[in-house]
Amino acid sequence: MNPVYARIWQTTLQIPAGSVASYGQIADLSGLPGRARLVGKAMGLAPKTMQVPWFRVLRADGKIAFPAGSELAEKQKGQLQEEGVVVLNNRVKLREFQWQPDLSELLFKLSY
DNA sequence: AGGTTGACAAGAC
DNA sequence: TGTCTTGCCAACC
Repeated sequence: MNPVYARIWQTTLQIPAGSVASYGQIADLSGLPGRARLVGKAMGLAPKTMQVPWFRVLRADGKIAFPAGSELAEKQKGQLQEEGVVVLNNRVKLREFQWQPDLSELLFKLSY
């Protein structure tokens, strides 16, 4: 598969349960600044066997990317709530739940 | 080669 | 805050 997608998936895999990240944040942490939209694409293409926590990735304002009430939005909300993330009006308070990785540790984990 | 599309982001009000 | 506009950039026509 496309190595760029593989890198995005690996970065997403580092988001701990109970935390969320934005598409742009994952792009940056993957060494792909300015490519938030590509991250969205990669989430959709992630092989299920890889267990990529796509549901922990939200828009920069904390909103779920899918239309409120849609099947995917509801599914994402459910998965987030299962791990304690509060979702109100299709949105999560980033101030409270956004992942703030230790960069050196992240670099180490992504290096193998 | 040029136009369109998107699981986006940031700024203006 | 919610809505709108503009900027972005790879992937597809």
